[in-house]
Amino acid sequence: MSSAETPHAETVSPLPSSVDLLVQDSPDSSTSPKMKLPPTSAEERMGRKEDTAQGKKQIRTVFSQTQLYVLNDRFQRQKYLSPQLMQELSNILNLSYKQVKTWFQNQRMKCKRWQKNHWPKESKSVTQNSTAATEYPAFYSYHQGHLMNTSANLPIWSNQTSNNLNWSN
DNA sequence: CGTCCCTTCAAG
DNA sequence: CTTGAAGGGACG
Repeated sequence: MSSAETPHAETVSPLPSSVDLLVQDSPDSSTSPKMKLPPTSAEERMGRKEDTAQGKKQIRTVFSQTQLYVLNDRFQRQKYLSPQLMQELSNILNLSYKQVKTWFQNQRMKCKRWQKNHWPKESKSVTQNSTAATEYPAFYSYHQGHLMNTSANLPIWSNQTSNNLNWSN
């Protein structure tokens, strides 16, 4: 046990259909002939420290494209989400609240970082070096047609655009 | 409690 | 070497 994440257990989510979203991507370029990502999207296999070594070691969780897409989309419009929003997001994406919170935090830092490395260039050549090309905000770059037709599935943000702002704890 | 920030530590 | 999720401390 010992999961410190949401005490309410994962519960499989009360939403039956929200589990599968747009699982699809893949241009599969690069060296990966077959990417396993069948039914359940999400390849989050983590938190497994069993076997050898009881000393907790960190495990780099790698989120799936589906999860990243939703998270990114939200981040673009809102840097700060209310705790409730995060929780809903987490259960939709099948992540923990803590993970979502941490993810947002990391994105904010990343954002600040590129600003510091890009904007304050003081009008001087942009071509600094080949290296240091650090990623740019390559946000919405996936997808080619439509998506998010889940208006009927996700009652979360698909409601009115921006509605209340709950700042109360 | 959450956020900021650095740092750790694992994968590419 | 870089990316990126977490751990932990500091601050409100």
